[in-house]
Amino acid sequence: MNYKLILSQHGISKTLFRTELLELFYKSKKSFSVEGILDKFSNSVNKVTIYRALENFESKGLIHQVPDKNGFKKYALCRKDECTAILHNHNHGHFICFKCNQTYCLDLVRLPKLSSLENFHVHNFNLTLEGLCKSCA
Amino acid sequence: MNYKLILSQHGISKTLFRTELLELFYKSKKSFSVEGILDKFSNSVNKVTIYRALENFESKGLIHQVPDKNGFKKYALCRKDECTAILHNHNHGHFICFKCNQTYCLDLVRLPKLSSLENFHVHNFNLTLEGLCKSCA
DNA sequence: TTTAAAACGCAATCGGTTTGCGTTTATTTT
DNA sequence: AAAATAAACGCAAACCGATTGCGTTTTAAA
Repeated sequence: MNYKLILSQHGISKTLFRTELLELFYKSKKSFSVEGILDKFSNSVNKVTIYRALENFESKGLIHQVPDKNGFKKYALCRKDECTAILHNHNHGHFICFKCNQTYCLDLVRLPKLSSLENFHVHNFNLTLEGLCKSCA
Repeated sequence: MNYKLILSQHGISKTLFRTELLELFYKSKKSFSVEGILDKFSNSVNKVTIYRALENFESKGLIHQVPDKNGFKKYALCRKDECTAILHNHNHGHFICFKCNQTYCLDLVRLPKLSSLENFHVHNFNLTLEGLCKSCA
């Protein structure tokens, strides 16, 4: 996987950190908080740099924010063609593990029928499941 | 509706503020943030008092936290018998209006079938719909 | 190679929330 | 009803994740 190419294609400068950060997202296939990224980089990067990189990646359609039990900002890789710099369109749910606190992206889901929906014009939805993931069960 | 009785039944002191706060939740049927409550009481109450009252109401099973677009703490009344002091069990979704930012509680929903769920043991879920509510559409 | 733009680190700040503590109000006990 | 205990309150300060300002370094464009 050519991470520098991906960065270029999204108009992001190919710095060492941002290249390795993108690689981290691709290889681990997990979601990360700022603190988690800081750990992965052994505190060799400034927190602010991480915040700004994440913010930038998100605005360019590379990553998207995922829910977190503790209210932290957390991000995961966007799926191919699900998002662009113009529009994030995540019609998939998320699963948060009680034990390891990891947030997983789920496959696409169909909007469930809700009996009380006649009063609302629904544009999009977020579905978060909670429980135990395979490795924690 | 006897609000003082409800407070008593839940082991909460019947102070003027807490009585009126409970009344606010019952009568408005909306969700409130600390800031929203502060507004309703024309800043006559200390913020900390609100935080502590909400925390207390929640721990006694009277209200539950609802999602908010801006990450603020926000609460809505619990449904009859859906919650107790021991366990909050909200198997209903929420709707957040783009325009007025109000969070509405929806009727119960059935968990949608997800194809990727064989790797997860799902205990509970949160569903948040977004769009325009009737009065904003 | 020069010039402009983006990314970085450090320090300071912001803002919602939480904590400590002494005072007031409510509840329980005598 | 009075005294004793417990809960709620207000103020100030602290907390902590996130943001902003600014001068420096790195990357991209001319």
